[in-house]
Amino acid sequence: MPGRLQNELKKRKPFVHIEQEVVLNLFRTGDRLGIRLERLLREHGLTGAQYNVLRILRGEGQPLPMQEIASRTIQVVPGMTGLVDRLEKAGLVCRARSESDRRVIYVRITAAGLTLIAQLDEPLPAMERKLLGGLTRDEKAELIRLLEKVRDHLEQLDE
Amino acid sequence: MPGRLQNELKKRKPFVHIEQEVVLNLFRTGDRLGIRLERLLREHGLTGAQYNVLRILRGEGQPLPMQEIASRTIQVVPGMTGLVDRLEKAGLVCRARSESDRRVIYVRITAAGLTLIAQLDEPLPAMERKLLGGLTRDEKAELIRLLEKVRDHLEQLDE
DNA sequence: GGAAAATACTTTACACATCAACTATTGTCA
DNA sequence: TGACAATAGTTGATGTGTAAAGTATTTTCC
Repeated sequence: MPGRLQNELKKRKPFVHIEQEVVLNLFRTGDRLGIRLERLLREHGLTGAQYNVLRILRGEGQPLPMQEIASRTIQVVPGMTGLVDRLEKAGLVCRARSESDRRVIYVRITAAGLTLIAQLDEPLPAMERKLLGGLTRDEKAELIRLLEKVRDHLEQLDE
Repeated sequence: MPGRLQNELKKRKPFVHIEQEVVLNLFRTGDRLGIRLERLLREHGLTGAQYNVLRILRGEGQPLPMQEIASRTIQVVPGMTGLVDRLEKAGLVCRARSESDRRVIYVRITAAGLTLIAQLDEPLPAMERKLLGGLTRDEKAELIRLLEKVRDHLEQLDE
């Protein structure tokens, strides 16, 4: 049983390390899913990163500092600056400097931002269900468990 | 059992859809792994995308058209142009136009390119083993199976 | 009280990734 | 044959992600 990715990539030799196969499968599958989800978001004028920021702000229900937003996404702080710049220019969020600590900048979602992401509350989960339709519910749960276990171990490596 | 990602993202409400949890876990885990692998590659002056191209060319053993390389990576053709530009400028690959079909451009890995990626043949798999040390061999195999199943279903959606 | 460290954010530079539009070449077929 | 479609690759615009350096503000602590 040589594995499917191997054939897909037209590699000649079998994978020497199963770990490499895991990593490549992880990247490739994430990419394939991401492309389709980004496409849906783009129809509403948003990128994936922008949608994530708006969703986090809506979920929190109150303004959040730049760094707090960055820590909840895949992102590093420097990238957040430009991201919020674009969202602010589009009128979806606004900045406000903190009174107590003038280094901190709070980001707040605007009414226009709330309206925009509300339009995705139906189609986005529907798309996710469709994309993951190949797995049973048990398989989805098992996939989540395995991925969390990988990240748990990665965090241990940091300590 | 509320799930770990949920806590990690400091979300208030439980995930409504398990599919969303799968997608977020997939992105986040791939990102965490990618950051560490990219860091190792960068020590050798390469990015992940560049390393992939070199590895594909070495594995094939002969020059490949741009499009063929792109089809074996996560990449779209337009991005491949700039990527090969940079590799060529670094002296790691070279271009050659096909004789039979003058639209096609073949990319060949140079001796310098082979030397460079040979330096990663040891440390890269070692790093991958270390990063995935949290999973048993059976769990790695199961993770691969589930990810391949997701992609199989995605391909069916295209037909 | 004041120098030094820490923190929050921005700026800059570079490398991807995506899409749309463009050029050059080849294939189709009426 | 000759218009037209298809294909291979490039270019340009926009957005994202990383690292390194810079600025402003606050905290620490002697």
